Amino acid sequence: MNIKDVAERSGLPAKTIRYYEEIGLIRPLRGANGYRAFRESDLHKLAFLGRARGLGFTIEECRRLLALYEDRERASADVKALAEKHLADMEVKIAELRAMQATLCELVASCAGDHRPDCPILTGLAGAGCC
Amino acid sequence: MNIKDVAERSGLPAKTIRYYEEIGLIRPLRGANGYRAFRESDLHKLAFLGRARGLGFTIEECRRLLALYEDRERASADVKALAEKHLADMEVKIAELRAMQATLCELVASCAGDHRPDCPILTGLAGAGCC
DNA sequence: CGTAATCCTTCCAGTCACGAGAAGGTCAAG
DNA sequence: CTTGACCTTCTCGTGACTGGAAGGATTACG
Repeated sequence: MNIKDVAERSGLPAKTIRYYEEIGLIRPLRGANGYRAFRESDLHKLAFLGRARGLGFTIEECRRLLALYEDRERASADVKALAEKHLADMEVKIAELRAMQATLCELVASCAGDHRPDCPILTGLAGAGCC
Repeated sequence: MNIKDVAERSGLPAKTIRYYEEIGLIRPLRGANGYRAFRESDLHKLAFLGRARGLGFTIEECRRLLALYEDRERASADVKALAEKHLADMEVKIAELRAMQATLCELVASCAGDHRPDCPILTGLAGAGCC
């Protein structure tokens, strides 16, 4: 398989696939013409990577997941720990976003949003001193 | 004021302040020795920027907010529109994170997490085809 | 057989918002 | 006069790609 085929079948852009090879996530063979020659196993790995990335795992987490995936002796506890760590990270990010959202939401609510220049959003950002 | 003073009083690292000057968000004066000489107005802008960034606005959004802040003829509607756009962006991001979280949460729940190699998280990532 | 379109390759630069660290100038205290 | 704390500019690195250029390979068509 050439890169365009795996790109279509894995759903990843060709650029991304080249990048994944560059950083050592996959190691496709090479044909006599220099073209990458992907095996089914490469395609599986790429699909795996696509899904892991889609769930928000970082590249380095994906690397570890892939290593566990290939290790027939792995303990599922290791995988679970990684996933739970990631869940916790997401929880933190969501909480941060919600906090920002709540603050900004209040400011927006108190802003008339008309042609006049008075704007509680700007004064809020300028002073933070509420009350 | 030298950079360390504004850094302390604005809560921003000195590096960040230099960066903000480089990209034109602030324009502090310069002393004869080449040191930046910050006015109170620079300090105010930096504090403003710090809070806007803290609410998740991008640098370019901050630039526009700062322009509106300095424009005594602004319409509060413009500010509100910007803020509402940002609120919508955050909403999208939160939704994405929650979707990932939900999916991963299910996988984690179905994983025994023991010493055995069988792991629904990995098979989920590998196949996506559930059922 | 020629050629045009579509592949493929590598390499370089850019993104965003800084942070790390180096090399060197300036200033205040002892 | 030296020490230490400041300040300056400079370059490089981050994460995870994306865009584009320059050039070679293959395939389709006439």
